[in-house]
Amino acid sequence: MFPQDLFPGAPEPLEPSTPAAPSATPPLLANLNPEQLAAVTLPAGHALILAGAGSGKTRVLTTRIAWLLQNGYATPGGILAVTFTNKAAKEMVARLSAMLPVNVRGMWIGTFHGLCNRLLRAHHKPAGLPQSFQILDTQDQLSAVKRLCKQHNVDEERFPPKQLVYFIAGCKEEGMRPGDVHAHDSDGRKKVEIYQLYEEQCQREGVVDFGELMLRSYELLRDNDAIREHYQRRFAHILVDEFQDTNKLQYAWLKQLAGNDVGGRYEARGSVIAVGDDDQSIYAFRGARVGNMADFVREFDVQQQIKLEQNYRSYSNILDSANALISHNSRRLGKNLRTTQGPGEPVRVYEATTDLAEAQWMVDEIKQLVRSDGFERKEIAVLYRSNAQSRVIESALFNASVPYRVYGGLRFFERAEIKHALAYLRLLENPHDDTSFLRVVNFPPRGIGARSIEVLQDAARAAGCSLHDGVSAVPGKAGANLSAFVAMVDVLREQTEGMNLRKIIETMLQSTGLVEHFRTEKEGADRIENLEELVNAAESFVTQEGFGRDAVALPVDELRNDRLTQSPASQGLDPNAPVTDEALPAVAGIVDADTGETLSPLAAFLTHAALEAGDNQAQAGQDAVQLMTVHASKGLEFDGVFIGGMEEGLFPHENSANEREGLEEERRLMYVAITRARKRLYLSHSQTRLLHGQTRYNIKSRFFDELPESALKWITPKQQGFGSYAPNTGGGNPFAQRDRSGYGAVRSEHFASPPVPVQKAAPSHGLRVGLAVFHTKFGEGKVLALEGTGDDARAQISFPRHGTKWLALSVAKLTIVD
DNA sequence: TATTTACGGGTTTTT
DNA sequence: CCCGTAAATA
Repeated sequence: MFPQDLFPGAPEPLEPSTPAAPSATPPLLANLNPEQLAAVTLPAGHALILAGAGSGKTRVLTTRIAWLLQNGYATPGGILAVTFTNKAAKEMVARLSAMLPVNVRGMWIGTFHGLCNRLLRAHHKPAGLPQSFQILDTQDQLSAVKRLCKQHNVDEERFPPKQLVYFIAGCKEEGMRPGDVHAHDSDGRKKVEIYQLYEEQCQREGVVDFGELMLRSYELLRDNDAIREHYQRRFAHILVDEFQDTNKLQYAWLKQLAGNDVGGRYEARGSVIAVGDDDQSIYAFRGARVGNMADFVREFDVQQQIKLEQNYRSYSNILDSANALISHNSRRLGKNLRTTQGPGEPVRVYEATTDLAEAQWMVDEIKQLVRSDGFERKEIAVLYRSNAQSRVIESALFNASVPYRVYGGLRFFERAEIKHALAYLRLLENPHDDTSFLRVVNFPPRGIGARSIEVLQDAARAAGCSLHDGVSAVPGKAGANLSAFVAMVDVLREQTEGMNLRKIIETMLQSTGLVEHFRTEKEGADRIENLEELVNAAESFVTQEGFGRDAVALPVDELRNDRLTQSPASQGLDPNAPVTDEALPAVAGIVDADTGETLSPLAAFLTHAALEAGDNQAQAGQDAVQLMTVHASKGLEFDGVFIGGMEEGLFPHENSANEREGLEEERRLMYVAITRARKRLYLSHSQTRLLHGQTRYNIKSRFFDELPESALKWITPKQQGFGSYAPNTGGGNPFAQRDRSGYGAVRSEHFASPPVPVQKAAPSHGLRVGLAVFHTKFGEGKVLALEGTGDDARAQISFPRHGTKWLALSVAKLTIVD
């Protein structure tokens, strides 16, 4: 089929000479639904694809690329596909190469940061960076800021380094350099000043943080016409995944690649296809702007919008629940998932008395799912809003001997021993990387204490040089120790010259004494194992990961052809010259545009380690129940899903519940969680929960009120009079008392009484659990529990502002709110 | 320098 | 309550 057949009124087809369709049905397009087909075969031009959960988004993206290539509408070199995670990028590459025999190397498929890194390596000179600049991860960034604060006597009480890191990252995400930030007060000015100092420090040391990768390459494109135009010409087809998660800077970066803003008029060169789902935008807290979707439609004058609403994942009870919930959000782009599958099982809802009981119930259900219903354990996920919730669930699973796996936590390249090893390797590449220097100068211990380091830092600062170069200025024994360290690293650098990566790392591990040090340590065995794993990681990076292959496979001549410097004429940058595959830079390997040289294997590996911190899931492969936060579950799917802790204050989280924006993001989060489930969905909440060492009394989440009762099945024994109120059928005030009839089984023997006092019969004060009350000091609240009679009567009341309190009714001034 | 104690902070997080 | 970091001590 041709695009124009699908869209009679659509713009011009890609090329006037669109070839006739092959006689046989193109296998590429087989089994696509009409919307997917339309998206895959969109004519040239900008388009927005609203892709609902489970609608085959990745398939559409990859098929689109394959279709473009197969029909000659694009060359591999003309494609830029950008994602947020390495996982998504890898999946795209894998699926693409399964679809057609294509030179994946020639395409720019990667994460925003990965592609930025590539741009900056290729054009490090105009970008103002050394060719082997190192990348700071968040840990490194924090220690760099701490070091800066100490050096400039910044009061760390008033300006917590963590907050400064947050501030700096936030500025960069907004595209702001220190000069662009408007400070309102003296504290603000101080922060900007520190930002400035931090930038200078990074520049001096030849390091960039994640934000800098984005911002620096954005500026490179913005300020360098030749480079920008080259890439604009080159990337005729730009595809962006998870567009709802882009921040301001990422969108600006895309605009630089897509075309020029000429006096308010926007001249786009390539065609941009943005794929996203505003209902799954859950990263506003870290700068993502859903508004980029609307901006994109406006600024790019998007004519084509396609909604993928056919869901291939879940039964309709699950989907209906998701649709009903998300319909409570305002300002949506509008989308409703549908499925051809039947209703399936109802969504099961459970009310536990304690978090412990909730976890135990989950374990019991999981065991039954596995035993009686044929679910695989790895197809069952337990999702929670915050990591703190995993503990109880873990221990319940552990005690029941159910294998489980927790996502999150330290990733491979973030482990301390690995960071130490990497720091040594970085010093081989760049001796002036002070962050790395400080990390290992006394690790393993070699008699260089805080005192010596202080002296060295003063000396280096006075001389305006790096710590490495400042060592000679330190007198005495301290100086000797420091010199010995520097000499060791310098000798190692010479020694490893010309070695292959594996050998470099092995030599380093030996001569720095890292392995030896852990051999004598109590829990050193694991660490040594990890260091051995580092050697393996390096080995497989060289052989498969693409570096070696890309760097070697391309003839040097080809590289020279597309060298790119600031003199466009001599570099084949004539804007009118045809862009062919041959004229394109080798992209998968990192190539210096000036010299055509590729990055050294070590430098490439260090980049890899910084940009891809590795898997953070333990013991992969085992058939284990999956535990993770709702955020971490995005993009995944499971046969059975448990969402625990569905309580006010937890989900929606108390910190988000105040503003509407926050609450709507929580709702989207819940939407994401629900749509993970294929067959079976369980929701649960607990009356009490141990949090921060205190028992908290929570009422159930308002989100229950936003789910269709027809899709739910309450499997909890009815708990008379405590912490529970019925879900209503409409919207309205969730704190209002409601009709409790019509659902819930009779109290079951299986369950102990709630651990908190249950309301006695015929109270004289007129309060009931669930009633909304007003307190002169604490404002409006909700009655959670009651106990005692007469003058001893007390009520536990949850106030949105002041938390949960027990109040003596004879004293407290309470009125019942209707 | 290594070990102990005190303290603070505790949504969500990829790169 | 439970973690990681920072100061305090042997």
